[in-house]
Order: sequence, then structure tokens, then C-alpha cells
Amino acid sequence: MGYVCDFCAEQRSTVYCRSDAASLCLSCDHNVHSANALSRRHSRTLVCERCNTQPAYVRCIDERVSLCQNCDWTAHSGSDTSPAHKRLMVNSYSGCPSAAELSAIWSFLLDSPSVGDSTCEQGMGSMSITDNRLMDCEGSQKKNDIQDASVVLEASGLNNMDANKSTVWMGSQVPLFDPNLHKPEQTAGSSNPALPMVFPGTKGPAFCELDAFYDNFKMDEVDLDIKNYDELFGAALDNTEQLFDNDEIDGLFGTKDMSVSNCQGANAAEGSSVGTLNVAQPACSNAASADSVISCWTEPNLCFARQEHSRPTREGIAGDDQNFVEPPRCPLGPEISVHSSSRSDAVMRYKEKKKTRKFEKRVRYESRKSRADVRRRVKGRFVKVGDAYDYDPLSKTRSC
DNA sequence: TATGTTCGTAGACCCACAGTTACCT
DNA sequence: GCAGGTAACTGTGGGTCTACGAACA
Repeated sequence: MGYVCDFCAEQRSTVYCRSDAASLCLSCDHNVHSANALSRRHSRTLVCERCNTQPAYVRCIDERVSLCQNCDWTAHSGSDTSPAHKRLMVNSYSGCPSAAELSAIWSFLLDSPSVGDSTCEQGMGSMSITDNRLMDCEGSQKKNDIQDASVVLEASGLNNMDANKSTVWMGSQVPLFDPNLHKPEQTAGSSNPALPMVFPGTKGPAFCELDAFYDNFKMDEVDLDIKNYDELFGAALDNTEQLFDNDEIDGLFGTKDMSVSNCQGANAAEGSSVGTLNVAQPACSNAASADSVISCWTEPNLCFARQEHSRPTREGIAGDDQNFVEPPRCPLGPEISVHSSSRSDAVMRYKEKKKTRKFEKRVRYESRKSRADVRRRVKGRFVKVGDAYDYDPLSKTRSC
């Protein structure tokens, strides 16, 4: 990873894809992420213009650079003057946005001197993404690939939003979640309250990411009941368990009153608030930026895949696996305003999955199983060889 | 609000019999 | 101690039955 696109190795990298862990130029970004429905779900954001290896999550207005949290901390926590810099959350996007939509998402780039002469601008211009294509993305996968819609929603949300008014802050404390913004009716300028909220610095409309989250959360492979998380993950997820324990579904989808204040309470032991996440230096030094923390939730594979191999105790997080990012205690806060239809779909999928879930039954003797599989039965009971039967597993027929 | 009925779900049970285990000679 | 014989026990899957809780009148 570096200054050049990881894909073509020619153009300057402009955006960062967490799912691919790659920095791409806009042209390659389009080519790569328009390949299929899954790749369109990848959430991308600007690449940090300082280290060029991490996804940017803030835009320093004064310095006109996009920074990852690490570089942001380095730049704005040390000196006396830089903390006063105005910064904007860098929005991420997914789907196949047009150049105009990208401009809307990152409006601050338009007045950036580094853009006009960069491949970024050229990339935007060279992108052959049309609005029709975008609509195709939406239309053809209206149900299955709702994240494509995030491009439209996110951009429209921003169009209606005064960027400077939305989330400008100063100092080293980064308000990832503004409790005032969590209210569903306050979608930061959105005229449609039904639209999912757009949270600067997080990934698009909450429900899109959550949908993927829910999908990945169905861990039939390990036969997980959510209530078993505590057993499996121990104290590392103790607070997370609080979110889920009351009611698996409602806990997951936030229909219970999971207010920000509750989350803060759950995080009290951690010594950091959620409403204004204190970006502690250790987290930065550990490469566990708030941005990556968010991606941890929105990209569950990243987290749980690791958890499959190692129990994520706090010690383990800090020591054994430096790359492991502990799931945040309550980043679901703003995202609990999941669209009702999305929620019902998710609930339906969950119930369906739960219904068909096979509680792991270990077959100790394969020979017995294979024999039982071919044994004839009467009303489910085994019968002697030669006796009348009503069910033959081999022929799937009934003799009487 | 209390009671009775209906419905859905989860879990126990049954069957034959090959393989395993424990015990005896 | 080793080998062989015997009895008791185990564990397989699909259908059925029963208990229980939720929903409704």
C-alpha cells in the first residue's frame, strides 16, 4: 500500500476499501466495485493523505488534508494551535456513485488544491458511471443489495446538509456520535424521516451496514446462540452481551430502548464515553482507530473470524493479537434506527435461520449413523429386517 | 382481570441392531 | 497374562406423543 493504486499500480490512490484492504484510484475503484453485488457493498472512503495506508476519517479544513485517526491524533493532539483546526468527518460510500455524487459526498475536495491536478479529479471525470447505472444497481437488487441505495441516500443526505454545519468540531476529542443526531427525526437535514440517518465518519445509512451485519451474525457454523456470547467470549463482550441478552432480536435491532445514555452507562467501566468517544492515544498507537472500530462492527467477519481462532480477552487484544480490534461497546447507538422493513426482513431471516438451525449433534459412530440412515421404519421406529415398514429411507417410499 | 380454549414449539420417547465394553472361563 | 465367549450397554434417525407457553375469545 502506498501512494499508488494497489490495483493498477499507476494512478495515485484516492480511496481506501476496508473490505479489500486496498488503496485504489477512482477508476479502479469503480472497475473493482462494480463487478458484482457483493463488491458493490464494500464501503470505501478517502485514503489518508498523510500515511497513505489507512482510511481517512476526518478532513482537516485548515490543512486541507484527509487524515486517518492516527495521523489526526498526531497532527491535532500535540501542538497548541492545531487542535483548533476545523475538521469534518469523512463520509464513506458504497455502490457505484457517479462523479457528481462523489463530489457531493466529499464536497470539501472541490476546494482542495490537491484535487484539481490529481488523478482524483481525473478519475472522477473519467468514471463512466452514469446515473442510470446507479439506478440499475438499485433497481435490479432492490431487496438483496439495498446497500447500493446507500449511495443515493448518503449523497442526498449530504446534499441537504450543510457540511460545515453538520459535524465540525475542534480539539482532539472526536464526537463520533452526537446524541442529538441519534434521534430518528433529526436526520441532519434530511427531509424524509424515513430515510436512514447518515452519520459522518461511519458508513452510510445504518441499515445497510447492519443488514450485512445481521447476515454475518447468523453463526450457524459455530452454532452460536447469542446468549452464549458471554461463555464464548467472556468478559471481552460483557457489555455487548448486555445489549443482546434481553432479547436477541430486539437487542440486535435496537427496538428496545438502547439510548445513548444506556450505552454510556455500559461503557462506564471502560472509562470512555460514547457520546463523545475519547480517542485515546493507546488506541491509536495500537492501530485501533475509531474508524477501524466502526469497521469492526460493520465488517463483522473481521472481528468474529479472529474470535474463532482466539478468545478475545482484553489481554489478548492488547498483547497477542495487535491487530485485533475489540468490538466497541455501543456503536450501535446511532444505527438502531434501522428501517422498519429492513428490520422485519432481518427478523424474518433470523427466525428462518433459527428454525432450520441444527443444534449440533455429534455423531460419534458413523457406522451406526449410516446403518440408521438406511434402516426401515414404522412410524419412525426401527423395524426388524423383513417386517412390514411404512418408510424406507433408501426408496423414500412407504409400503403401506 | 380471570378463565378456558386453541395453537405452536421443544423435547422425550420408541424402535432394531451393529458395535463397544465389561466380565467370566 | 492372554485369548475366546457372552451379556449388557450404546447410539443411530424419523415419527409420535406430551408438556408448556403464548395468543385469543
